[in-house]
Amino acid sequence: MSDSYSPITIEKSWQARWRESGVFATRQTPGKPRFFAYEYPPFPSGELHMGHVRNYTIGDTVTRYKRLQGYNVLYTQGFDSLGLPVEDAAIKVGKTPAQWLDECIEKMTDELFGLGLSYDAEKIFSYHDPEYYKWTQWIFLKLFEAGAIYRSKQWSDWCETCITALAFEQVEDGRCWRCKEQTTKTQQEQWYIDVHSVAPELLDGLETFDFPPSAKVLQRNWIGCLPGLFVEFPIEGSDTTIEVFTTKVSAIYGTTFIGLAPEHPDLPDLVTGTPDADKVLAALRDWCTTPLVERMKDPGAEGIFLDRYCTHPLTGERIPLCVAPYVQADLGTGAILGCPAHDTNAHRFAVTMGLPIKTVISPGVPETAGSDAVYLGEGHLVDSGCHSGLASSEAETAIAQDLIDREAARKGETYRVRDWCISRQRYWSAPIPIIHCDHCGPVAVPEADLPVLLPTEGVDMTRPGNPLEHHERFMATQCPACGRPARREASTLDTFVNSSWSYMRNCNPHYHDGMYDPDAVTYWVPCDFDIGGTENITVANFYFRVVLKWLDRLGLTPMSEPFKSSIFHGMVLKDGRKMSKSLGNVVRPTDLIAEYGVDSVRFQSMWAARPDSDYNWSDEKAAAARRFLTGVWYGVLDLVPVLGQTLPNMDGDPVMTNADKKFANALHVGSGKIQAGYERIEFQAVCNDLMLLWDKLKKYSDRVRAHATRRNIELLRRAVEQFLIMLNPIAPHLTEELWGRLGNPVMLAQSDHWRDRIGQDRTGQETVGQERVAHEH
RNA sequence: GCGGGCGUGAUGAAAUUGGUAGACAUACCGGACUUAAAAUCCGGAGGCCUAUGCCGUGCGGGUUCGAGUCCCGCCGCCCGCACCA
Repeated sequence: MSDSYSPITIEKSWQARWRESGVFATRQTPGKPRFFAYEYPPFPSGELHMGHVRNYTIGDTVTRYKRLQGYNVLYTQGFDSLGLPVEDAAIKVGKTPAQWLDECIEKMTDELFGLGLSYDAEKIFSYHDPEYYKWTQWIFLKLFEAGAIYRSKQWSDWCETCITALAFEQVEDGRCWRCKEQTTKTQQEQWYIDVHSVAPELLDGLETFDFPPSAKVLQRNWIGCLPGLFVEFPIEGSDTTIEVFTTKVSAIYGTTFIGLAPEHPDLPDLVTGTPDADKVLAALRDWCTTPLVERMKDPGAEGIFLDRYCTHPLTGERIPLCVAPYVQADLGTGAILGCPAHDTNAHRFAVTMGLPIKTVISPGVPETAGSDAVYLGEGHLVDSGCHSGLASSEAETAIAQDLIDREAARKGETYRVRDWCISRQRYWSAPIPIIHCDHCGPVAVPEADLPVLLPTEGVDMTRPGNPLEHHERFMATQCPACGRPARREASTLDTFVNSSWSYMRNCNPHYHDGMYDPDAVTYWVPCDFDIGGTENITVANFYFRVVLKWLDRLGLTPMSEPFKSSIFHGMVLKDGRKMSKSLGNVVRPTDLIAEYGVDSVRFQSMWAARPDSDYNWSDEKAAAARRFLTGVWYGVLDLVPVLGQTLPNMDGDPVMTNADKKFANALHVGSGKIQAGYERIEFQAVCNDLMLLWDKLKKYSDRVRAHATRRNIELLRRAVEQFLIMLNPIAPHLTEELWGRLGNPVMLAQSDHWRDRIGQDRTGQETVGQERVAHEH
């Protein structure tokens, strides 16, 4: 091999050697700490983008560092090959998803390994493999049996363009997360995962793992626990009640109406028989189909008097029932206490509807008392029967107790989070394993009949709507309960259901006797480290947790949180803007690799910014990275003969000159800083410190060249080797090659050289995540 | 409105955790080598000033022998949630 630096030659050769030698095969050897790094799966578009390069280089760097530290590492990948994005991409090029995927996954796999990623190739799998989605369906059945999955005709978000239902979280500002078109709402049978019931665990669990503070807060707000009181209002002329939820019961004497969400399930009954029933129902329909964001734009919008009344549980007053469009069905009970004097929305609504406004909490300041303004603060109660005069904070507990004693109320909390709508009226995902029978209703597919295969032949994708519905061979079946002819459920699972348990499958994707290999999962999960973009870390992570909370409750998993530690990476920008085809500023990783070599691209990606901040792609910086690595290449090669010489052991050798001592110290301090940088996932600092150390190393090597002694050659050799070990996680190919040229027989990828030659990480058995938690407190 | 993050050169950013602010790098300027350019190497550089010096980590206070770092109060930017019962 020639001595000029040719990244492509070196990189291809080392990638092949790593693969052939199987150094990245997962090991569960006893007596070693473990490290499982999870990366959110790539959508198999067939071509990497800069975001992938950044994401996966971070993951790879971490795992290579951990291997060098003597950890058993699990690092592999699964392809997110089911779901709407794949189906749409295939339609665009006029292929079936299956045809399209074959090519793309192959190409994508090559590109991933081309980045030098140290994946365990044997463990790579795809979500559209029936061996995988069989178990996704199995999870569905388990949750269905337990009541965690239910079918409901409640109003759900709907995208006309994608022709499918959407989860609440997949609607962004009234628009579909995929096509960005305005969404609407429909009332069709859809499948839901009960998130409400596991909300307390989801909230508590947040405290147990290391998560970026912003993401933690986001999920906490998202779950949104509101403690309060459920109060029953008896309906006049009926033996039923309306239940409202309130967080401010101290204002209950100021109730002048009860506001019902247009979706409120009792409304049809309340309206039936009234003269305007048809008109009212039409109006309700109108509100129900409008996306929530639209409806909430004007909370003071006119509602409807129902001409029905309920009775105030404390005063016995007649309180009118109204439909208030600003009231949300999924929050609390979908019915609210209308206290216009002490609630902004109720006030606006009361003004529009001409309802009375009754002040019951007085701030005790004369000029504000009696004014028309809404008073939201504390004060003392007025006009509140036997509770008048109490401070509002005292009244909160006193009135609650009073109502509870009268059996008119119960304490509780409501969660802002919505149950997760998981059914999609689209073709390319795991079919929901349910059979609809005219006699038995929806019946679970027996476990033995799994997987319910997604047909890949005879699918007509040109017709609008769900192609599965028109696929007779798929649809026609028998009822597992009564044996009569029946129809399959044509909806498929939301893409996040597919990925929700992928990290368990990563441990052993070839396991046949269950959804996961229990030995492997007990050993590896929860994952020590998880890296993704912001959406992964917030949205996907949340869904993963929901599914796991249920599996844990059902005793199906040995853990209750998927990850010990998550971090997110920023975006890669070009000229300060997001890379996009429409702006024409897309930088293609394959071009960069051809120009600079993988190691330089990796180095530049890690060096450009700390992982969590955005950075601007810059050619100058890539060139600088290349220059640095080129310098290392020639620098180390030049030293090979120097380090290889054997000098006689001369008694006259000074023990250690000042220069030796100074350099030895610089090496020690530098290594410590570099190690700390790796531990804290601050790779930018690692790169800077590596460059600094290299500079010192080069200067010292000139000194050694001028006056070589056994001792300083020994020190220099140690320094060069340490330097290569420390640079290895970021620039693995170059360092392997140089390491070999120095005569080291055992590959860098093959052994725990770091622990051997430099020292153990300060945290010992602890993981990165735990260390970060420890720093926080 | 609520919550979270962040403010240091032209730029990405360092600062041994309270001890010489701006390491290292990019861009920039100058020099060397070249017929020339590129590459490479060497040197310069926070601001003000002729200079001794003075001022400098968003702004204003405070604690301290000493503050980018700790405390209080403002200002500005980014992100998330939202008329939440």
